[in-house]
Amino acid sequence: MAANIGHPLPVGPLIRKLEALGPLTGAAKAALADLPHTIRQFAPHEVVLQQAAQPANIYLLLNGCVFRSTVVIGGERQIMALHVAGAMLNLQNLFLERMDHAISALVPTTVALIPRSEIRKLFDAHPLVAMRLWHETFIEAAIARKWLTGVGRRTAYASIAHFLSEFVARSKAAGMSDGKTCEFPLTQAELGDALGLSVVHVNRTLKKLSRHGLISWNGRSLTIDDWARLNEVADFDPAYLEL
Amino acid sequence: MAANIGHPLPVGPLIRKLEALGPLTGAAKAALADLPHTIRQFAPHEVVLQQAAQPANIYLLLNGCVFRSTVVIGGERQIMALHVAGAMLNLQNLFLERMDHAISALVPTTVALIPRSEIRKLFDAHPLVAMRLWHETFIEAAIARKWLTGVGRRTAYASIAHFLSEFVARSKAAGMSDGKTCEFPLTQAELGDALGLSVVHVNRTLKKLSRHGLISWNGRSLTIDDWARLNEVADFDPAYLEL
DNA sequence: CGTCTAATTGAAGCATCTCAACATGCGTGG
DNA sequence: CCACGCATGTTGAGATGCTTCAATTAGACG
Repeated sequence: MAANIGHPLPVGPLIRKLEALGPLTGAAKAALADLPHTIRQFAPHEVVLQQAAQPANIYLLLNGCVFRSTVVIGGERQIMALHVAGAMLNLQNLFLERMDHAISALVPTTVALIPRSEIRKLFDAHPLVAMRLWHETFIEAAIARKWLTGVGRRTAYASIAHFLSEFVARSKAAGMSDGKTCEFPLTQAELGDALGLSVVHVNRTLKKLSRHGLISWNGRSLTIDDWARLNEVADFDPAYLEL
Repeated sequence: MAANIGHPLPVGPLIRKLEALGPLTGAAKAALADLPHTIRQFAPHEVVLQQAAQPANIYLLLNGCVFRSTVVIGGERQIMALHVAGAMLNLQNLFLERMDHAISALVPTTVALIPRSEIRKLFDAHPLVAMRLWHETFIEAAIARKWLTGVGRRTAYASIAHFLSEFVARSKAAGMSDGKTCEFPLTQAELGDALGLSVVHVNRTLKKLSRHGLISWNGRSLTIDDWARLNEVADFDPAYLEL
């Protein structure tokens, strides 16, 4: 892998995300942009990092959308998180050798590969950057807890309603939606994998949400027709997203 | 709150945990033991930190066992993690103001309350300690992902088998079990809350595991009678616990 | 135009839930 | 020391949410 020294890393989304948590020094931001790296593209459904991989690089999501998943014995899949531009996908590999799950692209996606040693150096020079990323780690943990609660303790109807609410809320925060309509890159099968449901039941439940006038789902785009009632059945409170 | 300056903090379990991940300097260990703190005791089922609390202190678990949970609309509860001695219970509150979940004691439990500012000072002076704790954060995230997979994609039979396997394995690692028998502090109702199952079904499934000769459950103590078969139905691989 | 993936629908089965009753053990007050 | 209350565990019966299997339709794309 040839490092792209001299081509600054497009760290816009990352820095926006980190500065939402607290200020960064100009030097820290410059150091981020100066990180040596390689750019890679992934097609929809392509695997970015395989389960049990031992990556030598940290992957920064520059563009697109990915999800985390594991495969269980029966071949079933559990999706555990979604990420958009600005996310460090495998910061854990600074400390842990192996991926305990896989990361896959949902849409055409661009990633920067940064050597682990460079990240460590940056953290030594700018501990504040490390703190902001640690902060981000805790927010992701909180989202994961919500996810777990949804899977374990909600009916399919409420679970799907919650997922859609959160997705549109996050799209809006990322400037990819007006808060009512947005592109929805998951298939019904993937939605089922995210929530622990069968495709068939996902389909029926979406129909029901649609029939009740809460959402519209035409192909790849999703519209929330009745935020108030959707939030009610979903028990959705956007506060925890820290948007 | 009066800080117990002069009474060293019993950091044995914490340091054992951190040094399992990599060495610490003597100065760092001394700084940990020198942290000002207050000791508090909790009875079984007592709430250590309430959901939505805004704690000014970081809670270090010195002794006992606690769990994390949230309450959903219907009054149902989802348990999301267990912790034993040496765990920093709310390190997230260095960055986030509110608890997004509750922490409760399972058994008689001792906790040290350490002012957030003191932890921050320690991190500034000993960045390596911060790195070890961050490392620990990622391990907990991996455990949470396993938990999620279990709730979403396993039958009750496999899910309970996995939970029991993990519990005994961790007890053994903490020196509280010989690997076959251990105290099991959860009620069947709590086990149900952890796995998203009703009490009734937990009971029946435990009976079935027992009838099949995999475990014995007499009141508060649990025995694994057939590790090989239990691991098989549980699809349990202790590697990810990093023990 | 044929092929592939995603969405849709029906029918039958089972895992799990709810409701309800009862048993067991333990702590506490009388 | 007994009696009571309360939390936990146990079991039965019936309801249902969700799954599986199977077949069909609708779009997307070379």
